[in-house]
Amino acid sequence: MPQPTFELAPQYRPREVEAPLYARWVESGLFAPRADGEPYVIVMPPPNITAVLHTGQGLNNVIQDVLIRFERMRGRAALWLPGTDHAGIATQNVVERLVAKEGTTRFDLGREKFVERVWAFVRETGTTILEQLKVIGSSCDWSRTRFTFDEAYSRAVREVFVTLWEQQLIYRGHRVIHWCPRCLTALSDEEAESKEITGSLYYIRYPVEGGPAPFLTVATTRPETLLGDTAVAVSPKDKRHRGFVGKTARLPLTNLAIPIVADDAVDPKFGTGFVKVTPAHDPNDFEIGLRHGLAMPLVMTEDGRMGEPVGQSDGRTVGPRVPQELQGVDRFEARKKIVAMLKAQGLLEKVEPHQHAVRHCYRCGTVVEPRLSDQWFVKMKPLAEPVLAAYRDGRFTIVPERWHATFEHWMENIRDWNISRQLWWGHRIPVFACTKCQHTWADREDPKVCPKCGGPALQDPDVLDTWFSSWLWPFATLGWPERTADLARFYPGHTLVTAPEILFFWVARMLISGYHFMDRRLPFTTVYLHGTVRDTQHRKMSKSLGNGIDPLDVVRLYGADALRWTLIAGSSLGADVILDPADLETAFAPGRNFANKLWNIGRFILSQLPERVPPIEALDAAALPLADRWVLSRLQRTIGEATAQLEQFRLDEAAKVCYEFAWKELADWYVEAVKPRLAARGADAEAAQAVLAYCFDSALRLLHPVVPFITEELWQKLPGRAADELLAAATWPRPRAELANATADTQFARVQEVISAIRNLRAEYRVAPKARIAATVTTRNDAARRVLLGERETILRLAQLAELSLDGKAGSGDPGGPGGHAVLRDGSAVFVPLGGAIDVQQECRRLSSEATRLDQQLAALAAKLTNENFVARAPAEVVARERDKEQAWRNQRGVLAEKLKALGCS
RNA sequence: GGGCGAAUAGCUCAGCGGGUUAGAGCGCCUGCCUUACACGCAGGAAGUCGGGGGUUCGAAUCCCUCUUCGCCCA
Repeated sequence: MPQPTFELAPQYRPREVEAPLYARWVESGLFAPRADGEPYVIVMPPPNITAVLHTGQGLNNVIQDVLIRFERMRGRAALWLPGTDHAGIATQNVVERLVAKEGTTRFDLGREKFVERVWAFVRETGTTILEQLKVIGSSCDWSRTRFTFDEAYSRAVREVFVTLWEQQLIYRGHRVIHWCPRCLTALSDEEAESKEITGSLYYIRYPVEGGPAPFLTVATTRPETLLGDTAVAVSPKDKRHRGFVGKTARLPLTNLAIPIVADDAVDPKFGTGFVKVTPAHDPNDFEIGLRHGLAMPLVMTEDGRMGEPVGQSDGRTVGPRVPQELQGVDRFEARKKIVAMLKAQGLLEKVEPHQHAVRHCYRCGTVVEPRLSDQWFVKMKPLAEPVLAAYRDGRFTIVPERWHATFEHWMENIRDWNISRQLWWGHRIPVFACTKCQHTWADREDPKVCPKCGGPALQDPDVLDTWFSSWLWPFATLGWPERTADLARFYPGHTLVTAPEILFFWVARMLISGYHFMDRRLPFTTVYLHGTVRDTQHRKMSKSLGNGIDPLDVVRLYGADALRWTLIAGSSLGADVILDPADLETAFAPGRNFANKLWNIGRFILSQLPERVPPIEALDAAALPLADRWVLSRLQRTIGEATAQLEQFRLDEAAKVCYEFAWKELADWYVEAVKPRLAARGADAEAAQAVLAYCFDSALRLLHPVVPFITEELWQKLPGRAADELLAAATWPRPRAELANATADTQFARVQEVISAIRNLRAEYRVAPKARIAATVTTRNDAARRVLLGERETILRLAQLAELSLDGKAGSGDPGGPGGHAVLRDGSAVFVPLGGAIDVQQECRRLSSEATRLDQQLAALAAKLTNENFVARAPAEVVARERDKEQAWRNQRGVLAEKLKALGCS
């Protein structure tokens, strides 16, 4: 037979195959849902329009791609809908920085010009991240790509706003909200992230008129806000301070008179029990202010400097609140100054280190300033309640389950949603006010005049929270409010894959809007929350820390499949992925190594296959050699396992069982066992070819969702492939019950055990790798001996033997002479004569330690089996199993004893 | 302060509806360029399953508690 020729490179070169394959997939149209079949829908969490791909998004998208490719191969009409988010604050920030480089500001440009500028930027760079998703293999239906600021999408946003307005679920709220002094906008509760900070607790004396003491002492973390104090409060239950209530305190620095009130909101255990009340700069104080009819003066400008906003008049403010020397001073600078001033006046009692949570802007990290203002809110409770009920009814599930409590807690305690943002980039709030009659209304169209009096209509200057558009994603992307064919076919969808950080921001709200606007139909049945990608110090990867991994670097170095494999196989459901940004080679070795292994398995198998390979059905399975029956059986098990694991979102487990089959079972055992048969040609070789072709084809199918490129590339080369056939569109393997074969499994396991035992002895005694030696296997079990006889050639080859005797005599049958010994699980004995190479002492030590180990295990087992409680209470099958085990171990121990005796070990 | 989670081989993690001789990948050690693959092959070492207590015939797995570390909410 001629030597097989290898046309493929010995190493897989992903860069040569990935882009052309991706282009072929796109051209074939297979990423669009097929016309028939049950739909399966995933909507992609839309990345920010300005984003570039990071590893977290890589993980997010690879998970989605595995699921969508799996269901596509299973015949579902699979739709993975991609798109981007206009990301109000983030995008505005990016363009503002751009404009700043040109030496100008958005205020210089004016609103219209600035928004134009953002659009230009978006048009220029807006597809960057989507292009990057293609590089990692994402099989999205690009023809359905959406953007939250598209014209059609914007109509949906407006429709939702106006509908909620009509349903009286949107209202104008005058209250203390989170304000970012850098972004100059209000934020929702979710956008103001709290972080633990070690700050200071300042104890400040306020003079008291006619009270039980000349001073009272308040404790505060934000001394600068005292300029806005309009009261001091104590708990009505606080006996210590009862005499102060109703008296008047004097505000330090400005000497303004403020009342001392009693209020239940005060925690008598905090600080001194006296609390300064700043209604315009603290949400709790605001509530106190309402209850006591207090004035609510702002003492900071929008950009976080001390000062009274122009035009502020609540009619109750007396005197200047911000002293001249503090006007225009930054709030943190002012804090220092005020503390110094208090100290100078002897009004600072003490300063203590204090741990507390401080809210920060989720976009720029600036400390958020609580600030009284007018904003638009959505009434959330009535919207959330039915969704919570649906969740409790099991109408959708969250995996992993541990998020259950977090989700329920948020839904139960849901608060109204501040949806107005003082930005320019976003959906303009469609609320109009008549400057003549003050009538205020929401409108689906841009009105020319007031519908009531015909006066001029003025639109609210603010825009909507970005999340107010993305919460409509599952149906607005399908054309809602139009009744499109897509909407009818692809809503509701199935799986939502995202990170837990946006469970509230986005996921909960999508469920709410879906339920409310889509006839109580929830947008998906499963929420899959995956982990976070972290560095070796378990810090989240981030641009600012510089500990990120650019997924495109990984693709360039090791290929998209190496990236995908490492991410998928390396993290179980919902678990974090730890990768070392300083050592990409090691971090992505599992993926790279596996891809290369697959390549080489393919390289070998392809070199062995003729033009035409008979289909597996053409073979008489029962007549095949044991190795064939075994590998075919293992494949059926792998198909079943992989499918079941994917159905349960256990992508890592699915990947691993396929890995195990391809690498360990197919390559390490079957391919090695079958090489002589292939070389010999004839009917035996043809059967082996058919088995190889079928097993490899199936393995490629099973692995395709995780490593799509290399599997496609190899699959294309299999014999009998039609020119337009694509693995990405091929069918998912089904287990063939007739090929599952438990007998073959146990029989071949016995062959493997013999080979491993001999290899072990060879290594133990440093037998030269090329030396062909002899071995004797002695077994009492006739059936076992017949199996070994049948696989004699395999054993000879894989254990590098010159001869193998299969001794049928009872007992250990020590053939005599120096050699290495091993005892198998069933008590079969292996002997390798090694002549002078053997050191009897060493052999005695080896076998004795083996005997000791067995003795210990037997002792533990005996204790168990003589325990009446165990025998009486444990299930019969467990007891039976333990008895079988004891029998086998005794057997092994007996053979071992004979060997020790024969060797003359003491 | 409240809630959730994690702690298993040097590293990263599986296993945790109780019964296995506790597994994998990477790393490490030994030997091999065996004509598919050294990104490989063969063999090997390595774990008192965070500490303590309990339930049980039996606990890495269930319960309590402590310690350390994350995350979320006040």
